[in-house]
Amino acid sequence: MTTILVVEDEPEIRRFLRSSLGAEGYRVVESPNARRGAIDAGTHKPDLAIVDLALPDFDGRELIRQIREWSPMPIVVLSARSQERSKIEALDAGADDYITKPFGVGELLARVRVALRHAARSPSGTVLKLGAASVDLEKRRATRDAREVHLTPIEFRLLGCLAKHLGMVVTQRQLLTEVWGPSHAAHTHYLRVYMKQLRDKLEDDPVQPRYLVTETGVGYRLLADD
Amino acid sequence: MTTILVVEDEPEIRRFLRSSLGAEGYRVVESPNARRGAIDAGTHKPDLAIVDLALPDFDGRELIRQIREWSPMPIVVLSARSQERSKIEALDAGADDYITKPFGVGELLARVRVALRHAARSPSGTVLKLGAASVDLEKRRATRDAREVHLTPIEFRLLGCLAKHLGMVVTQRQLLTEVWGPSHAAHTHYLRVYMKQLRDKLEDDPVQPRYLVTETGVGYRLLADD
DNA sequence: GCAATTCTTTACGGGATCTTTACGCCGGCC
DNA sequence: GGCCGGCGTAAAGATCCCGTAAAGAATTGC
Repeated sequence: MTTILVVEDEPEIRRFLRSSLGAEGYRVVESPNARRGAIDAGTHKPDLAIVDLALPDFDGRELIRQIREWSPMPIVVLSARSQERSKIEALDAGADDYITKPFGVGELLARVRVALRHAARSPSGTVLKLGAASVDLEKRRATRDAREVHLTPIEFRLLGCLAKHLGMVVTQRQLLTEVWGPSHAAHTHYLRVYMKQLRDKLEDDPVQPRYLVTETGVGYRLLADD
Repeated sequence: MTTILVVEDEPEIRRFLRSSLGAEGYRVVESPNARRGAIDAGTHKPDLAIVDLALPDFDGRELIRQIREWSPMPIVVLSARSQERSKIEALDAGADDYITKPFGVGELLARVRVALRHAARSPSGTVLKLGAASVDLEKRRATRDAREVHLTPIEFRLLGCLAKHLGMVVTQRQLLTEVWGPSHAAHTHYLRVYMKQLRDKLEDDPVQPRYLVTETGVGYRLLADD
């Protein structure tokens, strides 16, 4: 049975989430603050967490960071409309998606399904097809024209980071914090160097990349054959 | 039930609005001046507010600013034709759309519907359909005739800014401050240059734009197929 | 302890993007 | 008709960003 952890201080919204998610057959665990959230996440091992950013004891982003230290579970953030900045920081901290208040049931459930599906296929569907190359992120193996290609640890992490958001843009900051840690968020050259390495090893024509695409001024995006 | 707050001093117009909106099934709350309007907005929590700019006690723009401090509810402004300048200032203050007196029932109801629809789906409706083109703002991807179209960072921000107020006018100042920052609020050239770029990339006939519409002297408006 | 691998750092050329400038068009106004 | 403000269009200039290569530093494995 799919368990969802809800970390939210406002009772009304908690009730709303409980009934909406419960009606869909999810088991719901509720925490009224960040401290309880951190504990419940460890004890109940939920399949997904919904976290409000504005919590009474400490910030939701901090909670996300704590969870991310030991678990890759999908985390969906709740935020008020004005908190554009916090929203970005939450995603950088390791959240997978966000919903802006006020939100409808339909949107909520849709995003939850997406996040769960995303998590579900991430262990299994880890075999990326990039033209003549293919990469199995789980087994940490890559081939190109049926010949084994060797990727270094950082190259795997970078590729995994891009694969987690397949088809979507991942910001430079996001990549840097996830691969090198928050203290290296400014070293954008790293990305250029390693993106080139990955292209040289995986792309058919590294000069005109089809799969490892750069979004100038923003970040990078991974495309794959499906 | 959908509640609409009407802040208007002239009794005739108030009666007209009450009957027109009431006939459509909306619950109408009326305030004869700005002070009452501010209170009623807080106590009744309406889904939308219609605000006259010329109010007896203090200016409608000030009321809009007050509401905007705590609520993102859609606000539609009523203005006399001569108040061109005030109209722009009202939009800059946080209003979402305006209707010029005298106006017909049809136009009023249409704009109310647009504003309400916008408020309901604003967080989710990230996939814009513009004729042959479509844009996914979240994934930062745009296509036209099933072919990928590349948008630059500023083009995306500008389009996102317009999409946030889909179907409604966004002032030049608003666009400039949100995309380039408050210090560039006077560089209206930028808008012309980038609006052309967006039209060239997205519109079927860039010379006769159907979706990226200019409101001369005020700003721009984004329309989309539904 | 040494060699191989991997990571970090530096330097530079080219390209994408943004900014600026110039000009033509249209509609309102005198 | 002539002037003027606002807009669209085009293109050149400036700036920033990215790719590329290669050398130095750190790490790993033997």
